[in-house]
This record gives sequence, structure tokens and C-alpha cells, in this order.
Amino acid sequence: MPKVGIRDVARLAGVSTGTVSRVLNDHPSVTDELRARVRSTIEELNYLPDPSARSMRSKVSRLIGIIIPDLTNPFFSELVQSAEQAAADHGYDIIVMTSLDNAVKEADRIGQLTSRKVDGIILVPSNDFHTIMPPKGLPIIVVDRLMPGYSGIAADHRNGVRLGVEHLLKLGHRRIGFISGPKDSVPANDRLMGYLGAMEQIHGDRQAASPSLIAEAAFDYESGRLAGNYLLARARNERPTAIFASSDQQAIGCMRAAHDLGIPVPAALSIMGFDGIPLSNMTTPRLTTVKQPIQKIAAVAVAILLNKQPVPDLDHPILLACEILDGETTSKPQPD
Amino acid sequence: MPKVGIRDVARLAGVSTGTVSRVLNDHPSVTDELRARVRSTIEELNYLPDPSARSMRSKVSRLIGIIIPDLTNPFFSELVQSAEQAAADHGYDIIVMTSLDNAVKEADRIGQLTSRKVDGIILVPSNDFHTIMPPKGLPIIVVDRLMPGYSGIAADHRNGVRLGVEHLLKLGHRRIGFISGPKDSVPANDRLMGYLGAMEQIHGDRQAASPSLIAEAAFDYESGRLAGNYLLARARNERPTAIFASSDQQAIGCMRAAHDLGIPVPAALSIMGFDGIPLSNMTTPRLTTVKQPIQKIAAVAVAILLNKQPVPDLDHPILLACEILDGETTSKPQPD
DNA sequence: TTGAAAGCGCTAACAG
DNA sequence: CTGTTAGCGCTTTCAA
Repeated sequence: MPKVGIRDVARLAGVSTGTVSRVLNDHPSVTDELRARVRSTIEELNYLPDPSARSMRSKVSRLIGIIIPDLTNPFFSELVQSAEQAAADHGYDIIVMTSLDNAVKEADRIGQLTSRKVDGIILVPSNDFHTIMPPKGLPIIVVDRLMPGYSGIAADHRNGVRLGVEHLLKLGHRRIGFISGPKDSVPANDRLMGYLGAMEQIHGDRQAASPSLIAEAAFDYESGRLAGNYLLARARNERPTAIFASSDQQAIGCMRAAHDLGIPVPAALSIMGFDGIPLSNMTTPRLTTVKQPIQKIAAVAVAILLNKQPVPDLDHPILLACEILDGETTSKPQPD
Repeated sequence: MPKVGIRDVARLAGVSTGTVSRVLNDHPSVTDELRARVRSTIEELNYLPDPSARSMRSKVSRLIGIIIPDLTNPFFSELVQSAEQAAADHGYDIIVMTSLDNAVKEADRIGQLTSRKVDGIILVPSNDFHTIMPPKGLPIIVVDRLMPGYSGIAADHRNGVRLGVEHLLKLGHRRIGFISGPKDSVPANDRLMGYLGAMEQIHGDRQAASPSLIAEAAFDYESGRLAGNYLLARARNERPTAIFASSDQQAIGCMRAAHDLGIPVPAALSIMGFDGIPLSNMTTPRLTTVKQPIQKIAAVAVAILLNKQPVPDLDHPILLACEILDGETTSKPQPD
């Protein structure tokens, strides 16, 4: 079965290859009649255009590259999945690459994608990202870990955390601990700002945002556990009655710390996380958390790359709102 | 900056394009001297071959497709990540697609990959997979959910579960409950076989594999919780002293069920999971589980597609051994 | 609006 | 061993 090419279609439809090509590319200047005839011939022959040949001529590959630090992180895997769905809706395919937070690998991957002539790149920069000069004409959109100088899109971490902390404040908590992310991380700092902002609103409470209520940690489970330990291993009347963690995994680690110290959650300690990964719904008790609009982030990123939506200004990344996912780890504070 | 092509390299190196091409493809018949000269010119010009042009002539795309049901499932995302690493080692890129367990979407994706001329497909078939006739010449290797008629590679679920159940038996457990996977799932059945096989070894114990000790469930958390409830909500002397779940998520759901019923784990109930996803290490207490060799599965699948390793016989899929990951959810049974 | 024809950048005969 | 050359399948001028 010799594979069917554009000439076969042209011959059978009684037109030129040029016309078939125009139909394929929705070029306006083709008679409805011819268009219909060609379409049905394509159908009949079960013709599929060859992407390589197409891309070679047209400089368009219908391919989008996505580079993330680690697919094992549920946040990123959901991001990739959402991007894939969004891209598929437009006939685009996704090439995934993981940098493992290694700047060298990352640069290498970007080069790889460039030579593949992908039509755009969605990039979650590695933590030690080095400035990169992508060939102009290759749109790169940075997601989540925003970088000055690149068009970006992310959740509104700052307001998201603020929302979460206010939730705790409304419940009556005042000594609210905070587990921050690594301080060289952009999203981590935004989250910290959100916390500080919310705490400042509490007038007349000196302890509101005391430094001793803040523990720096990586975003993972174990770091969260250690940070939780640090915040909780103190006299009861100095110990926070609630802890807001910068990631769900931290929050879960913190739950473990509380457990080990014999502090019941949420009776004696409220805990909130951030991210809204599926995992947050599988803990006992279920974690109350702030959910990032991952799907929307992916959809918008793809839309921008496909020119369905204007590229955001370099100085004004698109920020999408978070929402609270109510769980079982928050309640009113116990009286001291 | 006009982009540099193979002719530029040829001209500057003082050879023909043919020779450059041969160097590019490691064709043996090129003098070391010329090879070196060409290589350095390539370096100097920063030349990158155009994959589209290459693929058009050579019918090789250096692309491999991977289709999985759901990237949100940690097992699959680890699989994809491992495949990406393995492929990158050989200069290959990965196109990911998710079928969401929808056979129509799946068939569509396979077509998409075919027309992309990927050099091979790694497929985790959707649950309602329909037989597919991939164009011959396009190697497809089925992973995890083995299908008769396709070359396959997977963890040795049967022996893995057997190992796990024997672990419980050695601890002294006899009434060991089993949460199975959906019965139309191949791996689920293999796991069930492993359980039954291990239980049969216990001579003289009528109750060994009593049907009432087996609960069917989907692989997710909530189904595991319900199944756990079913197995545990009975008189203490009829209740299993240990439960082996067919997935980590089920096991975690089951932990929740035990918690809700006031049954301490592992004091009054041992629980084991299956998969060894990162999540299993983040529960309180940490889950004891049977780990699948995901990374190895991916590496072997890629190696096969790149012809670094022989294609397995259709009737003899490659099975890779699992190992026990010791956690805190197993202990000796309490006396009745 | 449509057809004819010239390549896109590379590989693979085929000569030499 | 190396150079020459003819396309791969498609898009896109350029004329008609």
C-alpha cells in the first residue's frame, strides 16, 4: 500500500497540488465547489499530510515544547496534562522535557526544541536558570516561576496566600505560623508577601508576623516536616495555633510533625497548604488548601503561543486567581 | 543572521554536502581527517541539522510517542519522566499524549503519532482499548497493561504481590484481606493471582483466601476507602488483621477507613500497598508497599524501540521484578 | 481563482 | 572514500 500523497489527491480531484494545499491550509481563495471536492477526495483517500514536509516549507511544526523541572511533582504533571489537552484541541502536539532543575540540561533542551522548530515553548525555569537568548521568532512563555524579561503567566500566589491566611484569621487564629519556600524562589517570595500582607491587617497584635513564626524550607514533604517541628516544638502558649504552608507537600509533612508531637489536627492546630494537588484530598484528615488554577494557566499559555490571545506585556505577567479548597484541617483555635 | 545549512558547512570545510551528511550520520566510510575537519566546522558554525528535512528524507524522526491514560496518576508521570530521560540519552525526544481512558481519543492520538512519523510508540492502553492496527513498521510497545498480540513490558505484578503477601504471612498474619483492582484490568488480575497464589501456600487454613476477604475496587483513593470500610466493618474476630491493597492510593484510602473506624495502624491492622509512588512515603504512618521498577520499565521500553534490545516475543512479555519498600504500616498481628 | 514550477534542507544512490 | 545529483512531500511565488 503505497502511501497517498498530495498529488494523488490532486489527480483524483482533478485539480493541481497547489489547490489541494490551499484547501489544506484554509486559504480563502478557493471556490467552495473545489474546496468541497478536494475535501471529499481527501476523506476518500484517507490522506494525511506529512508534517515533516509541511514544516520544512512552512516553518510551522504544530509542535509545542514544554520544559519543566520535574514531572514527579504533581503540580507540574497536572500542568503538562492540561497543556496537552489544550494543545490537542488546536491540532498541536506537545514535546515534554524535564530539566531536573539543572541549568545546563535546561539550556540543552531549549536548543533541542529550537532546532525542532517548535512553534513555542512553555518553560518553568529551573531554579538555577541562566538567562537564555532564544532565537527571536520563537515565543517562550514562562510559567509559574516568573522571570523578569520574559512574558509570564502564573497563579496569583500573593493574593492566594492572603486569602488563605485571612481564612485562618476569620476563624479566630492570631498566632499563625508560616512555612515559606526557598528564598531564592520567586513564587515562594510572593507567597511570603501574601502572608505578611494578611498579618499586617491585624492591628494591635504585636506578635502578628513575628519572625519566630516563619520557617524557611524547601517545598517538599520532609522539609515541611522539619519546619513544622521547628514551629511546634515550643511552649504551648507560644506555639502557633495555625500554620500556613507554602505547598501541600510541606503541609502534609507538617501534619506528620504535629502527629509526632501529639498535637491533634485540627483540634489543637489548624493547617493549610497551597497548590491543591490531588494528594491534598487523600490525607487524613483532608487538607484544607489554596488551589492554583493549573488548568487555566496551561490553557492560557497555549492560547498565547497559538496567537489566540495577545502576548502579555513583559512587565505585567498574567496572574490568575486561586481559590480555597475546604478540607478538615482547619477549625477555631482552642483557648490558651 | 541567515541560518546555516549543510552547504555552508560543506563549503567552509572544503568538502561536499554528502560528506557532511555522512559525518552527521556516523557513516563509517569517512576519513578520520575529514571527519575531524567537518566536525570542527560544524562546531564553529554552530550548525544544527534541520530535523524536518532530515526526517523527510530518511524516514526517521528521532521522536517517540508515549500515550498514557492519565498523567495525574503518579505511576504514569514517573513512567513518562523516566522515558524522557532514557530517550534524551539517545538524542530522542518524546511526544506525550493522554487518552483519559477514552478509546476514541486514544485511536485518534495513535493516528496523530503515526502521521508524525514517530519512530515508535510506548502505549499504556486505555481501559476500553479497541484493537488497533498500527501501520506495520511502526513499533508499538505496550507497557503495564499488557495486551495479547502486542509486545509488552511490565512489572511482574503477580510475583510482586506474592512477595508482599508473603511478607504479611511471615509476620504471622492469616486473615489477610485483599483489595483488588477493577476486574477488567489485566494488571489487576495479575495482582489478584499473586494474592491467591500466596494464600494457597497456607495449608490447613480454610479461611486463607475466603471470598469475603476480597473486595473489588477501582485503583483510586476513594474506592480504596470504601473497600477498606467493607473489609473492616465486621466483628473483630472476622475482620482481617492485615490488608493488601492493589495500589498505594487504595491503601491510603484504606488507612483512612481504618482511622474512621478507630482501628489503629499498624497496631490492630497492617496495611500494604502496591506501586511505590512517592506518595507512599508521605503518609502517616509511612506506607509499606511493593515498588514497581518504573524507571527500568521505561528504560527497557525505550531501548527496544531504538533497537538497542530485541523486541520481546508477542507471547512472552518482559516482566521486571518488584521489591518491597518497608514502611510503618505493617507489624505482627494482635492476638484475637 | 487556479496551475505550473521552483525549491525548503537534507540523504542516498550512483559514479568516479 | 568522496563528490554529484536527484528527489522526499509540501508550500508558495509567478503567470495565466
